Amino acid sequence: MKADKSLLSGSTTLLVLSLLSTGDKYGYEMIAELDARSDHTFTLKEGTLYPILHGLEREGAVKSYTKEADSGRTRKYYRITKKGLRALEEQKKEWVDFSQKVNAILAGCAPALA
Amino acid sequence: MKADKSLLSGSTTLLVLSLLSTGDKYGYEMIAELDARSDHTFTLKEGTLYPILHGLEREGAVKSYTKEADSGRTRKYYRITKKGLRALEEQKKEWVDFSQKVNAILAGCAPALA
DNA sequence: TGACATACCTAGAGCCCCGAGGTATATTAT
DNA sequence: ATAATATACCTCGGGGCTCTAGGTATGTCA
Repeated sequence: MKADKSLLSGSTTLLVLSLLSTGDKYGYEMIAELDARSDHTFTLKEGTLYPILHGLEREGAVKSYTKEADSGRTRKYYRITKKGLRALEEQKKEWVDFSQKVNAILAGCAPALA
Repeated sequence: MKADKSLLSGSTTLLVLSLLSTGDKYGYEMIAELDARSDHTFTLKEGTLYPILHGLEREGAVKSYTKEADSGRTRKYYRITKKGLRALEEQKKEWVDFSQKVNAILAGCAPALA
């Protein structure tokens, strides 16, 4: 399976990088945004997201900084790096390729039963 | 993530059921066919496929029978059941929903860097 | 007859996501 | 005032899925 393996579970990473490509965000915000924009299909758990963000930072795909909100609460924002943008483009290509191939296989299967 | 979880890794099951919906096949054959029809993107390993087939049979989604090939070699064929066809339709719907939502998120992200 | 392809199988490792729990602060309700 | 809730971060361990690696057996070809 190779690259697709990292796509299947990596689809989470793909989605996170995609979100960050439109602007800096903090963890809790990403969870809410993904949930809303996917109509409650991608409801990432904190136990999933935070380790992913830490991993992305370790790889240099994102950089984090803390900022105080108006409320006084401290948040940890993530910004996507050039390396992260390149990874995003790469993973987007892989996703498109993967999904098209799944669809091709499905198209060849028997039609829906009545 | 719920249903999507079973989609991500479950895409393999979806592909297998899809193959079987067009006719009975044996394990080795499915691996070769998936590999060919996906242009070497879905190169399932035997250690992946056989446990899946056993699981599908346990669930009643497929039934197996042995048949001797012209070569004299004995093969284990799998036939999809009505229950399997229903599962296929269900998983197809989930896949379509999932992929459309991923695409929707991706469409909202920043355009490719030059 | 030895090498290779076919054809099946399983056990264990690894990876990814989630559940569950922990900490801390701001807001809201009582 | 204070209790409950929402926000916001974190980590550990379990479970599920795939692969690696190994095994067995038979047919084909050199």
